[in-house]
Parts: sequence; C-alpha cells; structure tokens
Amino acid sequence: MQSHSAQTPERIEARLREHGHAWTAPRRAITHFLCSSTAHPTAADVLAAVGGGHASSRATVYNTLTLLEDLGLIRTVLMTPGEVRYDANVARHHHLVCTVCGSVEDVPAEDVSVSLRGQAAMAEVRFEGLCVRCANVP
Amino acid sequence: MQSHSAQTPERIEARLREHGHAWTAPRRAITHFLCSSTAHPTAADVLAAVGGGHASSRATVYNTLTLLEDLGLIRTVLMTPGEVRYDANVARHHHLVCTVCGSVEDVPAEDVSVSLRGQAAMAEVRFEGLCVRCANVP
DNA sequence: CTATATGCAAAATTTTTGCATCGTT
DNA sequence: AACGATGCAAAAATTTTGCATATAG
Repeated sequence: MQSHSAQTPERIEARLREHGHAWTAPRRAITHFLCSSTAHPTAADVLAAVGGGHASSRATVYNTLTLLEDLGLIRTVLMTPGEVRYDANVARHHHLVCTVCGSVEDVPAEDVSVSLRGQAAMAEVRFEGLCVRCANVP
Repeated sequence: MQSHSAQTPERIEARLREHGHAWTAPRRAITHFLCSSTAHPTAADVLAAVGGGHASSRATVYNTLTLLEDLGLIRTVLMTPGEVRYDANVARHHHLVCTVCGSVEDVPAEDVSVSLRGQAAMAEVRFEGLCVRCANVP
C-alpha cells in the first residue's frame, strides 16, 4: 500500500500525449520506475533501474526527466548537497531526512503547519530526524 | 547595516587555530568574502571573488569550503538544483527565494513557526515569495 | 510518411585527487 | 625544521549536446 499520493503512469502518459509527445518504451520504463519509488531517486538511480543502455540511454534518462519536470509531472527535490533527486509526488508535501540512515521520507502537508510572521506562505520544509523505520529500532 | 548574524572572520580564524589549522592568505580571503556576503555564493562564486589562480586556486577553494563546513563554521544551502551554496550564517534560520528576482534571503528563525504533527522538530524552511525589495516595487 | 525520440559518443561542467613546492607555526 | 596548505594539472563524476538511425502517430 502506497500512502503517498504519487502520480500514476497512466496520468503521465495521458499528459504527454495531450502535449503531443510520444509514449515510448524508455519513457514508460522511466515513468513506471519513478511512480513506484518513494526513494527520491537521482538521475543515476533511474538510469541504473531502467538498465543503462538497454532500456534507456543516459541521454534519454536526462531528456525524459527534464521533459516530465517541465510539464510539472514530476519535481526535483533538493535534499543532499550536489544531488538532484526526483519525486513523482507533485502534491504539496514536505520531506524528512533521517539522521540515522539518510533516507528521505515524504511528510504530508496536512501533518505540518508553517507560518512566516503569522502569515500563511508558500513553504517547503526539510525536517531532520528519525524516519519511521529507524524510530522503531531502539 | 547587516541584519544577518553571520560568522565573523575573527571568530573563524580563532576556531581554525584552536583546531590546529593554519591561518593562510587564501583562507583569509575566502573567509572574508563569505562573511561579507549575504548572497549565498557557490564555490565558483567564491573562486571568482577571491581571484581564481591569484589568491586561491580552485582546489584550495574547495578544500577550504569543506574544512569550514566540517568545523561547522559555515554551512551549505540547497536552494537551486545542482548548485551547492554556502552561508556564513550558521545560526538557525530559514530562506526565502524571491519569485521575481530569484534572490535568496535569510529569514530569521524567530519569524517562523513550524511544527510536525504538533511536535517541535528540527526544520529548515524554504519559502517562496517576494523579497523585501521586490515587495516594495508595486 | 513525417516528425519526434533514441542511442552513442564527444564536449562542457563541477568536484576530487596526487604530488612537488611553499609558508605557518 | 616540520608539518600542513597551496597550486597545478590530471582524473572522476555529472550533465549537456550533436547527429545518424529508429520509431511513434
């Protein structure tokens, strides 16, 4: 069961077609991988997962990630220095970086309240603490 | 007038010496630049500012930034994809990225309240909105 | 059939590393 | 004088680009 509200491959396929883009095997593989992952993969992770060279080349992975991001179908997450991570969950949400295992978890927007000088504001929060798994291993 | 509570070169010098590190010309130049900037410079910005090759080489800039960060004297800020920015303000604070001019402003911790499921938690917020300057230009 | 996407390989970035020399302490 | 820091240049690592071929619509 997926508690995160990630994009679905079907929805991404529909949006690509709407915009006149082809639904190719590489794009399908990359899209499925992104939608099934909650690990906020880097471009290199995606390339490794879809099989570097077989299903998609490096260039295609970068092209596809950029295309999906430009269409607002995925988004980038800045969590760790120098690494650009991708997230198929485009709903407003926050992140928690585990101080023990280093994993990056989604935090639903409903669980968080943020205000700037009392005003509501567009904000994205990066929490640091224990992820669910590490918290349950005392 | 500097409203931000950045580190001072004197304090950084003292900490370096405490840890047995030398206070050299390149480190002085890099430190002064970082302490006088509120623009959250990248490594390339630092290199350009201190004079690439003359005052400090590329390697020295990276070495110094890493050293200062390891000692907790500066910190990295993740604001824009693929870029690592540095901040001499190590006090707890947040950032605001201006949606008009793209600048990155510090936001004092006192101006913000954040909670995760009602709990206090270590959090760093990235706001998006109008910076002071852009807000005053209607 | 036409336009677009792909793969490969080369180029442009950005960061790291090795090593002889120089400068602080 | 000794140890650490610097600079240079070469090597990794990451992302972008050009172009011929393959594929979707």
